[in-house]
Order: sequence, then structure tokens, then C-alpha cells
Amino acid sequence: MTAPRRESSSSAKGEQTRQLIVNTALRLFRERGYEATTMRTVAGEAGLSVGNAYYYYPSKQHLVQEYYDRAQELHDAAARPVLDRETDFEARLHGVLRARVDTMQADKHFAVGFFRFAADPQSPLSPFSPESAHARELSIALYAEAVRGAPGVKMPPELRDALPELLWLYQMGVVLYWVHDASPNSAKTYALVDQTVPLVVKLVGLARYRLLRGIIFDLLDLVRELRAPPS
Amino acid sequence: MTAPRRESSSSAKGEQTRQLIVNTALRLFRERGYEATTMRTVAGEAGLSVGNAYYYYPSKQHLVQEYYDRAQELHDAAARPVLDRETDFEARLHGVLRARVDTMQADKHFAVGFFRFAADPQSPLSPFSPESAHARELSIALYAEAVRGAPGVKMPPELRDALPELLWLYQMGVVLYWVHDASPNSAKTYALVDQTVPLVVKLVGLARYRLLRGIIFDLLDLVRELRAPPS
DNA sequence: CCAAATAGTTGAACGTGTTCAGACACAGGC
DNA sequence: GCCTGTGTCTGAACACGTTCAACTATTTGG
Repeated sequence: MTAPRRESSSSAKGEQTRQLIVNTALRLFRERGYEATTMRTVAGEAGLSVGNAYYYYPSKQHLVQEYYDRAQELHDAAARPVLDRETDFEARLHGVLRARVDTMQADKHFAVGFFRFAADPQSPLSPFSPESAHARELSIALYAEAVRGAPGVKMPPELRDALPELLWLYQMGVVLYWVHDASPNSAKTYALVDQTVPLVVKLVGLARYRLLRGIIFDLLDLVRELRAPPS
Repeated sequence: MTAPRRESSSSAKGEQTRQLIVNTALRLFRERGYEATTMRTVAGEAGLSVGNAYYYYPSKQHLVQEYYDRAQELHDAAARPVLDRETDFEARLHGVLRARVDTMQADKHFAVGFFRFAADPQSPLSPFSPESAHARELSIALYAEAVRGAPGVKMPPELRDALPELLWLYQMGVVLYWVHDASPNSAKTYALVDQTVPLVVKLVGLARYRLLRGIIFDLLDLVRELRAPPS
């Protein structure tokens, strides 16, 4: 968790330049969008040469990774009040998911621009990639906390163990919808969240009963089996 | 349906050149992959200038659209035997979905290369885009036929109406998994299909009963509401 | 304090998708 | 036989992300 995430240059000078570059880049992304922001512009605005920017970040996409990490921190912060206040599972899940959409929504105009990298399995920006492991684990941990802090909800232990990751997948689905959602202020995505959270909670509750128990367990087996090799 | 899908040039000469370009391009995609195939190479191999290729296809991505259409035709053909033979819903659905994976699998090495365009909501190659409407409708029609030809399966009429599109979305999910699936011969994707098809069929059957009926109807309302504006 | 190694920096150059001003071809009217 | 317009075609040029050989600054070891 506290392992060094930088592959080179822990010196003060290097770290400073590194921050300068990424801050300039993220500012320009916000101002002009991802496509319209040129590596030459980033370097120029930061008072550096293009080659120098590439000394710190091996590609334009890697600048986006930093954005992901910061977005995850914002999500954590935005979800905190709900997690500290509520004990009802539905309220907690709803709060965490809404917080996700809220934090993304602020940057929608440019975040959609590099979403396509996230969908590319080859890209380090894929949420399933090793490079994204840090942000992914933090995100799953948030859902684990949402489940843990709701003692009232009853479910089979197998489901309880797998639930955080399943909820993270559910979040990925919401994000996928959000990216395609052109409604004003992403109203449809909020509607999706508002209406699917009760359904998910209901399903979790129903998982104890015979009719669904079989299906749910089949699904859990499937997820275990189809996971990526590393885990 | 029979509306003209070409925006210009219905003359014999033009259509010929157009075909030459796309055939060359698809051959090179297959031989070298999408990235490694240059517009200069395509033009060169076809004996044309770069500018000429752009006269017929406004971008490299548009060449991929043609691939999509052909892949859909292959899927139709591959699913035909099962649809003509089987009357059991599960067998029909399984056959159609397996046929989809089979036809994609043949081109996996390069198809994954331009999948990221499909995930980009802005791209004409998105399965939800107007440009993809033709292939999308054909694909949904295939699932409609899978449902229609299985008289044995009982379900509420509202579900029956919505089911083809829901199954198409299910297929999109399978494709999404397939793209990320690095197992030999996409064995895991086949496992996913083999194990989720019975679950889906079971769920459809259960939709008549009180416990699930409410949830299913909520979901149907949601899908209706959250669809893209055009419909 | 010097030299050698390492860290940091530069800008020209490469290959890419795409654009564009102009050249060519061929039809139909006069 | 020309003129005019429209469809076809050309290759140089552009902007972009990225690479690289060369250079300078800084740190480290003796």
C-alpha cells in the first residue's frame, strides 16, 4: 500500500518537475479537453521542452493515470460523510455510488474524451490493468466498507465475501452508462443509480431464499472461475 | 432498411474503387493488425494515392464499419442452422451466442485492436451510434427470431417484447468480456456463455412468479426510461 | 577538489492520420 | 469541336504523439 509508485527520480528536483508537468496537463485537459491539449502545449506552458515531459511521463496517457488516482481520492472524500453517518445498507450503497457520479460529473466534458482508453484492454488505463490496481483496490475497499458498516443486512457469507468486488463491477456498469449518457446533467445516470440500488439491495436480501440462492451461487462460482489469473 | 447507405458515388467506377479499397484494407488488417496497417500502405497496395482513399472513406475508422457489417452477415449465417433446427429456447439462445463468439474468434488478433473505438461513445463505431443502426437492428432481429421460434417458453408479454433488445445487451456484455479475455482460444468466454445462458433462461422462466416478477417489471420500466432519446 | 557517473534537458526528426489546392477525366449542352 | 461542370485523383503539407543522439547539470566516490 505504501510501496513506492514512482519508477524513477525520488529527488526533490525531479519530483517538483514531475508535479509541474502533471498539474499543467490536468489544468489544460480541464480547460481545452484531452484531444485539444497537445504535448507541445503542456511542455510550453510548463516552460519545458517536449522531450523533457517524456522523461517523466512515457506517454500522454500516463498523465491520465494521475487524474484517475486523484479522482479516486475525491470519491473517497465525497463518500466519507455518508459512510460515517448511515448504517442502512441501501443508504450507504446509494451514497457511495452517487458520490462517484458526482465527482465524475464535474469533469464530464473532458473525462469522456479519454474513456476510450479505459475500454481498451491493452491500455494501462483499463480499470482491469495492473497499472490501475492501486485505484481499483481503493475503490473496492470503499464498497467493502459500505457492506461492513451495515450490520443489518443478512446474506450468505460467500456472497458477503464477494460482494465488494461485485459492487465495483456494478459501478463500472454505471460508469459505462454515464459515458454514453447525453441527458442534461447526466440525469439519466442518476435515475439509473436511484432505481437500481434498491433492486440490488433487494436481490442481496433475496439471496438467502431457495429460489434465488441457486442462481446466486452459480453466479459466484462463475465469477471466481472467470477472474483474471493473478487473483 | 433498403435505404441507400452510401453518401456519394453510385457510379460503376466509383463503387469498384470503393470495394478495392475496403478489400485491401481488410486484408491488411487481417495480415498485420489494425495499428500496423497504414493508410499509405492501403493506398499503395491498392495502387492508389492516399488522398484517393480519403475520397471514398473519410477516415480509417470508417473502413472498420464495413468489417462490422460483414461480421454481422457471418454471424447470421453461422446462427442459421441452429435456428432452423432447434425449438428449445435455451438451445436457440446458446446457439446464437456461441455463433457470435465463433465468428469473432476467427479475427480476434486484430478485432481487439479497434474495439476501443466501439467503446468510445463519440465514435461512429459505437454499437449505439446511428451509423451502427443497421448492424444493430440485424443483430437484435436475430435474437427476436431466437425468441419467436421457441413457442415453449412462457413469459409475461411485456418481457417478450423487450427480450430481444435485452439479449442483445447481454451479447454486448459477452463481447466486452471476450475482448478482455486472454485465455487460450477464449475458453473463458465460452465458459461464460455456457454457464450464463442457462441462468438467463431460468430467470426468464422465473419472471412469471411473484418473487421476481416485481423486480423484472421494475427493470423493464427502467430500460424503457433510460433508452436513447430516438426511441 | 576533481573525475566519473548519473540525472535532467534539449530540439530536430520520424511516422502517423488527415487535409487541401489543384490537376485530370468525362459527360452533356451548344 | 469546344466549354463547362461534376466526379475522380494526386502528392505535398500539416499537426500530432513519440523517439533519440547529443548536451548540460548535479551528485557521488576517492
